[in-house]
Amino acid sequence: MIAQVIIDIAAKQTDRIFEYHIPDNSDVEIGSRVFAPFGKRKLQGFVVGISETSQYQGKLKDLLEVVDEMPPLTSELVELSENMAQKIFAYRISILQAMLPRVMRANYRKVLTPLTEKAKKMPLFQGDPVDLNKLTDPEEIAIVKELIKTQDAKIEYLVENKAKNKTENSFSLSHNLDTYLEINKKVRANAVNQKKLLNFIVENFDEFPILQAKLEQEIGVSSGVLNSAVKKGWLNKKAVEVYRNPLAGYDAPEQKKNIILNSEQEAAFNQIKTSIESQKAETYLLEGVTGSGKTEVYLHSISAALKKGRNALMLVPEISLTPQMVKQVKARFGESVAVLHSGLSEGELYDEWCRIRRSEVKVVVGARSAVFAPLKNIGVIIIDEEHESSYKQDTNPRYHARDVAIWRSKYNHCPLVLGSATPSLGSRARAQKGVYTLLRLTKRVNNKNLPQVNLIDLKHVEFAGGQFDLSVELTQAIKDRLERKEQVILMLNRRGFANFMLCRECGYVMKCPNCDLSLTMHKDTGKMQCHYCGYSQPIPSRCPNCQSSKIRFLGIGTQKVQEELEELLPGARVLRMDVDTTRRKGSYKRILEAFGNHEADILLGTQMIAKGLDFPNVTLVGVINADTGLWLPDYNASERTFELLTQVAGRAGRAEKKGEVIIQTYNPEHYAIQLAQTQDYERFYGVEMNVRHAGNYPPYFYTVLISIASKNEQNAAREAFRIKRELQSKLHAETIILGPTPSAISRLKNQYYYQILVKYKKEKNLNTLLHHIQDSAQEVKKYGLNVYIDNEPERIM
DNA sequence: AGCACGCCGACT
DNA sequence: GTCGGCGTGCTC
Repeated sequence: MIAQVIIDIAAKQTDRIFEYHIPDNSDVEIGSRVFAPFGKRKLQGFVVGISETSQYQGKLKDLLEVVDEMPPLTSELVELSENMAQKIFAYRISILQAMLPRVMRANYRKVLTPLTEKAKKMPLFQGDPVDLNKLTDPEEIAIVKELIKTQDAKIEYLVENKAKNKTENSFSLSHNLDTYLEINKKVRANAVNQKKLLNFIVENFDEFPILQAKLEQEIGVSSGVLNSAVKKGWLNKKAVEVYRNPLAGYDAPEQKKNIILNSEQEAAFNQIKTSIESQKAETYLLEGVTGSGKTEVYLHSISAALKKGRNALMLVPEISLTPQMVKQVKARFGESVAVLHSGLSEGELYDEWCRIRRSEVKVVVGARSAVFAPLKNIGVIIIDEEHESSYKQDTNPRYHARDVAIWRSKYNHCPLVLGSATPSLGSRARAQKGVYTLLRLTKRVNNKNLPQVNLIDLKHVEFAGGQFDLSVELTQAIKDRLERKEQVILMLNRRGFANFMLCRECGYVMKCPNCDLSLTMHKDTGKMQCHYCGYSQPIPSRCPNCQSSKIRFLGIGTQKVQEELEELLPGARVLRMDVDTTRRKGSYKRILEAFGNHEADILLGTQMIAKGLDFPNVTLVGVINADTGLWLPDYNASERTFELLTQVAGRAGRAEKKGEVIIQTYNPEHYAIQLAQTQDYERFYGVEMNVRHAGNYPPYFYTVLISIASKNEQNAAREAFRIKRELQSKLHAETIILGPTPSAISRLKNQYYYQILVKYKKEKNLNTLLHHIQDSAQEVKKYGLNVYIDNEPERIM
């Protein structure tokens, strides 16, 4: 039999099938991860097909090894990868890699092994083979060359599997109870630990086998005692596989009873249920105001799928995979839930993934990449907060989880539920056209009113304190809550202290040497930092350009607001939550728990606090500056701003107490901000659709963004114009080609970026043409040019 | 990707 | 003569 293999090299020339002979004794299936000889190397690959015959003229090589017990890819995923490769301008191998946990990427090594006694004794080896990729000393390289020439050593190519199941020692008993009683009598009285062990064995005879850690803890003995017991023949030691448990820190969830749905929820759920039961691949758009109980509809849908003997896949944005959210799902579905997100270590992620692959779970909850979970027999797929741009991966492979989910819903004959309070314009438009089925939840559960939202015009307002950041009104509102022992959430979508340094003498602005961005001042670390590439340098006390001491730090960030709050409201306890304070594992959870326990009065954060948080004691939400994203040169800047404000407003007054929202802005007349005030999604949709129509933007047009990057600006520009000419000559006249223009941030990590935006309604040949451009991109790569193609980009800056 | 092969100029 | 630079083509 012959295996069709995709080899682990992401390149144009290898982006195809290579065939191998399957050795008789090996168990190769579609989806198997294999090691195979490739040239003189050994590489990892994935089996995407099996056939009887081959067209290949030469002699087929044998596969070397099947890596995993069970093929990591289901046949569904293999098929999906083929389909995606045609659509998103990524190599098949890159897509296959993206589907699996990172630890399944192979390690490659090239080592020199000594062959003769003479070579083995050389100091170079020290008993072990030498890693040639780590060898830098020219003298040693010369020795190595000589050894190969004289055949005293040879080069070996190794491929290694990093994915390891964690094992723990487990101890079982080798005798019956009476024997242990007998042994116990004979043991000397001063052998205290052995006595302890034997007593434990006698008393807990039926509990065995027991894991080492538990045994040591229960008896209070060290591993030495256990090992000598093994030597004496009292115990048997065996390594057993255990799962790394990412939820070890969570409290045991109480099983919650099913909550009764209100009539709107019931109506929505019934439609979804019908599709689940009749196994229909229908896409629903569940549009529900914040607090309307979308989550409850999701949970009912998952239950309905499980009742039918099927499984459920639920995607949530990374940011809302908070302990709160995970707990809720775990409380309902207990041990049959697997959770996948970036907060897990590689090992934990791999173990959760294994549980899914082995069909040990029924429900998968996870962020974007969980859309590739190897879950079989899916009965419903749910995407919460479907408008979130994080569902689109902005590096290769540039897939959108929603598109993948639609494909999987068709494959599994199950419904897909897209839920949001502020659906993406594209999805809402598709619902309008009947491509999706629109389900609306207009009432908040318990018939609670939406919080009161007030706009504050920063152009005509009195500021509290000496800075122009916090208005008197907002400050007073915060004071009121503090007096009433209620809590406040404040959002400022910008971290750091001040976002640029300006010299008042010469006008110098401190910029990143690698990027076209100003450096942000971080007071706590005493550094000027680039938020893109991570470059940092100490805060200057004089202008680096003219040595003047008249330097100013302008613009606000979360750090500065924190300082101001502490000054204006002495005694107020402020927790800051942004990338800087949540970098360490578990700190996210710790901050939220502290705030939940009312260890702080104010939670101040960037947009990461806008989503999913549910604190009943929060009665005031303040937006320090609503304009940070409004004027970005992106066609969806208004949509983003509306979404963000609506979401953050939803954090106020979630329980009995009435909520209030205060939004500070310099653009109170802007429709995105005005409609966020009334939280009127439907009207925003209407207005924004007109804007998009007038500007020929999605969802009226499809878009493709081509970015060209190079260290040399002229080379990037030249290639960009060449691509534009190629596009122009082959596309319809109605198709709009914008650019090339330098990207909004024209230089990042020392690369200059130029971009071309193609807007089209119908282009039959575009796909072929873009593939051609992608192929020629491979050729210009050696001149330091990188070309990226992004289908339906979320950001075009 | 990374290796071999082949062609060319430079140097013991 | 032979060493090492780079361009080209191939890997089942």
